[in-house]
Amino acid sequence: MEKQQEFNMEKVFQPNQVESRIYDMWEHSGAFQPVVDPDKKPFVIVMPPPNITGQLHIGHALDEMPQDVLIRYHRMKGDPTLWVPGTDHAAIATEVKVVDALRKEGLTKQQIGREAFLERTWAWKKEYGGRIVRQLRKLGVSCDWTRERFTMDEGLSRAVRETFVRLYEKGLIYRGSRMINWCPCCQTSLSDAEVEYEAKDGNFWHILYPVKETGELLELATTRPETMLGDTAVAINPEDPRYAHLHGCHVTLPLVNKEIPIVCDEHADMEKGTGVVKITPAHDPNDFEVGKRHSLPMVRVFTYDGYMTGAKEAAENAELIASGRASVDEPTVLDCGKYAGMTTIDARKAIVEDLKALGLLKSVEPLNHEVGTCYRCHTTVEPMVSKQWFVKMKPLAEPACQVVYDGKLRFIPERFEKTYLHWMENTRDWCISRQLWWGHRIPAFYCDDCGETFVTREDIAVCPKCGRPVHQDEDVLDTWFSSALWPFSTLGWPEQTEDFKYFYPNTVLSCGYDIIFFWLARMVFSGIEQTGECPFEVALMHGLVRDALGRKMSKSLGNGIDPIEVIDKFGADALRFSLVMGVAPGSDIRMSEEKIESFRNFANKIWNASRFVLMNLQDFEPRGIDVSKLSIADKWILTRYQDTVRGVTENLENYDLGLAATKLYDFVWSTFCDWYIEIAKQGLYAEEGDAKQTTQEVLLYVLTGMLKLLHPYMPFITEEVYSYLPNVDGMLISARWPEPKPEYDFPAEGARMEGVMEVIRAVRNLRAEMNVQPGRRATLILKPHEGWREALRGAEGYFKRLASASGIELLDASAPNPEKSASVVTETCELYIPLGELVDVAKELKRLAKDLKGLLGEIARATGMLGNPGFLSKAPAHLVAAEQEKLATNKLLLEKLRARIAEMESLK
RNA sequence: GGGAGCAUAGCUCAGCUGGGAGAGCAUUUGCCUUACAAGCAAAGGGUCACAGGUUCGAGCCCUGUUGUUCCCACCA
Repeated sequence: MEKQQEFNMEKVFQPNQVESRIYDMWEHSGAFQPVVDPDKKPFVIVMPPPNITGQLHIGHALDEMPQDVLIRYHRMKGDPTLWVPGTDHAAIATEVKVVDALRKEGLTKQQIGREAFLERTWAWKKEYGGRIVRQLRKLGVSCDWTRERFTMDEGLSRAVRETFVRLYEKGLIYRGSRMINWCPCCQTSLSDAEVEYEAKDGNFWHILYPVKETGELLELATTRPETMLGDTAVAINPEDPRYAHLHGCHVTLPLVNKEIPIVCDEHADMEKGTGVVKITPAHDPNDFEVGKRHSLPMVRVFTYDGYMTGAKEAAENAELIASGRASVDEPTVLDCGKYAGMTTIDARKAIVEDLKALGLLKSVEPLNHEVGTCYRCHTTVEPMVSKQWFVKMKPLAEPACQVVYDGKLRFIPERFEKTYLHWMENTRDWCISRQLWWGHRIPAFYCDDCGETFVTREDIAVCPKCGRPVHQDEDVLDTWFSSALWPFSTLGWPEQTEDFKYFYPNTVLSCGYDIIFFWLARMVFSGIEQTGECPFEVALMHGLVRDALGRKMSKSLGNGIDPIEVIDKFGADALRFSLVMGVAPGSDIRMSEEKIESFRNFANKIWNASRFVLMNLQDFEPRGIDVSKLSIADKWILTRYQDTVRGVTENLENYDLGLAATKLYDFVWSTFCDWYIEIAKQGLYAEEGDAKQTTQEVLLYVLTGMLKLLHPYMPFITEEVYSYLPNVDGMLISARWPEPKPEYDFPAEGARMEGVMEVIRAVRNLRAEMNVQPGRRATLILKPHEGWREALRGAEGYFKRLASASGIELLDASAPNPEKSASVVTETCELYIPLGELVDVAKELKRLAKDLKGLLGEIARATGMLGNPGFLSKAPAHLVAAEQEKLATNKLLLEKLRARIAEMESLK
């Protein structure tokens, strides 16, 4: 048996000595590449691409786990299985980092120019982009690295361009001046999804605007007084009786001294404040709509970097308008005079002071309200009217909802379907242009001369219409525009590649619920629009990792768990298991080192159980299990194992990964290690040959299967142990998933063994209560209930080994009871342990009284149920029968227990 | 303002189609028993948030209440 490597198996499993070796072996053997079989339906997942800026954090680990478990399971099942990895260029996140690096050298991106900046960013990508994929390997992810992609690869860029052009040609992408979210810090527009709302303390300033016609002072309230310079109207509700006399009147805008109209609009809510609202179409999304309805002029008073506009900006704007290059839907720019050049924050203070001086500030009311902030830098976003590119959402959203209505896309857990649909049904047009350099440049070209716009698959240098030079749009696309294509762009689309044809649509998409809008939703509508098919069948959602106190992990709190550190300390398998066991789909999980440590212990348990089995296979020649030779315990463990295979397989098919893991943990530790291994020693150390051989067969069979079931969760340790097993012929453990059909199923013997185990537990319990040292062996005297004599007789060895018994003695029911015994009535027998002077009659009586109470409770419960006509007539027959049987046995046990109590009483 | 999740042992959480309340950690007790002290054996500990309802039967289904977390939304 040269296969069995000598027991260099240490007493303690040392993951860091095997993990990288095993990973390299997997990767180089091509084990992660799918075996294409046109007759089989493939199982496909594309990995959510981590940002190239990123370092592996615990959130990534959680993200990969469900995917790797499913991928490994399906690979073992024999499905052609593909897991596509890759990274995301992360336009804004990366650009910010490179700009930061430049700043440290005293440079700005404008100084070095676009080309040099991109060169630097590519270099940066080369340096750091590899880091995260190396770190991913430490987790044991079994993705196909030969198919690794990057969102700015040539192929993927082509997919982006093709998509853009197609959408443009269909009128689903347009350019226009719209209200957008502007981050004054990142200096770019943001999509609605990129705005995070945070509660901030502010004020509600009540301001008075004089009415020109009547001379009265109209009170209105605002949270943003600095925008008032850009007011072009004041709105009242047409139904509001308080202001009916003001219809058609005007107010004089304080500070600016400009006359602006009072308009009637539904937007003015009679219930809110004074029912009067100032209208700043260029700086408020609502007011923008009101402005459109009433054809109000738009006046911009902020610069794009957060200052009040002045003469310079106003002049530039005037020139633009004069030259005819500004479109009609763009705002004019105001010279804010004394406020020009102030930051918007300073301007607010100054304006409030000036209003106060004029007696036009009625009151100030503190107010806590939700303010939009940039999801990257958390700067308050400024609503601005700006010329940007948009994706028209309505026509795309409709079919993306339909696939969910039709059940073609299923969310797990189901509740996220609502989250998704609510967003998809209400989403507004998607602003996709970003004022950045790093990313896919918008393929739009403008003629310098005739002003025509061309959106093309290939770059152009001259205007196809007038032949004059053109210039390309300066902006790049939202990074999520390219990730939206990930399920098919990674497979070669728009080319009809073999990969695309075979592996698309994908099977499962797994990601955190926090990116449903950013990513998942956009993949769905993009996939449907570009390929005609929903890009995946199942959306498996997971939650966020929190610390032991339930807080988000963050650098500033210092409560993060570094997965690399944890892997070095406890092993990747322990980390992996801690991220899935007992975790319900979609729920957040709390993570702590203690938790991971406990799974390190589990890994070690697996290791030692394997070591035990292997130690006892030294002179073993596998011949296969001979059913006729199996002991009751063998049949029991085989049955329990078979249940586990069935259960785990079913759970995995239903995406209940946490439940499957719990089952495995329980089976390995409580069932296999705590019971069967102990029992197996009986057979292994037996002189007689058959028992030993049979036990070896069973141990090997169950261990092998168990390792396979564990493999998707704990790939390293299982692969390592597997390599030591006899008869594996150098195969990888992933070669085959255990068949869930009942290969060995002995329910009757299994139940008998459970009965024996109950007696063993009772003995241990009694001895522990009486503080009997393990070394002190005692004879067990058993009075079997009907039908249990044989089973108990055959279990003598188990009692010896597991219950510190020196032997057992079986009595007839009529025989007198042994004196001075601790005793208990179990479901299989009456048990007596004659321990002479150790037996304390009073204590015994107390314990028996407790048993009696429990038994009486049980009987009362069953009697109640069976006395209920409703239960008898409506409950399933097998449940009624079971209750009847239980009641009968319990009544019998009651009789015996009472007799025993009487006997003890007499000894007092 | 709308929506969702959660509320089960001291702590963190499972509990899958309704049928006698579970695990890990922590605590207590006894054990270095020839796979494992990162271990073994045992014990204590729960009105399953509250109130109704449906049902023969509810931790689970329905309604409401309270507390808590999160998401969405243009509350000027």
